[in-house]
Amino acid sequence: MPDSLMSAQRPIRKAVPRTGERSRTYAIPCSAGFRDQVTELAQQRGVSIADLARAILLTVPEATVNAAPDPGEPPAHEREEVTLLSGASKGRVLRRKPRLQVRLQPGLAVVQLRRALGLAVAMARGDHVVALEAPAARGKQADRIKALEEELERLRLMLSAVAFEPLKDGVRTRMQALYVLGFPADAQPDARALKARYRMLAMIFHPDSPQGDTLRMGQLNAARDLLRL
DNA sequence: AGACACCGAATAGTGACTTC
DNA sequence: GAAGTCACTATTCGGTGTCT
Repeated sequence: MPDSLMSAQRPIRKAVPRTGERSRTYAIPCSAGFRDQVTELAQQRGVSIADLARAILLTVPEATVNAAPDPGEPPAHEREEVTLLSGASKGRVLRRKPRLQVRLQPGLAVVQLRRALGLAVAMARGDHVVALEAPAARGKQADRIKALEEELERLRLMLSAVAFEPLKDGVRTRMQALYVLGFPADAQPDARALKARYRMLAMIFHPDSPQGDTLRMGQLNAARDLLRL
């Protein structure tokens, strides 16, 4: 499909604020077959060819893009004729390589773009599944998550072991208030120690916390009121 | 409604290569 | 070496969507 026919169905575009860097046009030499596949995919998805390339470059690790097969330059015999429609050279016929033309941020390589588009086509066909992160990194992260989950479970167990057992009839006496705050029945903690203990336990049992417990929080508050903290 | 931003297509300009 | 061809990049153009 020559360039002149490629404006038939324009995809819907959104205005995106400028990033400060002017985009540039990339002419990507490729076989006509590959160009048609890419164009068809873009039309199917309702995006531009530049969007396809951008999506791959943003989501797929660079190493994966670089390792993807290059769809390659067009074969030597494959050339298309383009007639200049205006300007000083109006009517002049150019024989040139079939190509895709996209406008993207500067600093990209044509081969990189062709590989990215090839990857997009392969992924759309289901021929290629891309891991968004390198397997090694993914494995490491999974190990870390597992270790953290185990640690969290240990902490939960420890907490449940040391947390006070809620009183059946609530907090009515000073002794019960001391029990709820984790002091021995005969302890004589001063107001400062009592306040500090209340705050620490409230932080743990507050309903908004991950270990929140309304019953225990209610009894903590009752103990605070009874001891007039 | 008009300004703005983006897009792909079209074209100009230029340099490398080929042919005579 | 001059002229022609080819292929590339840069720029321009017209169309379209978004924002104010």
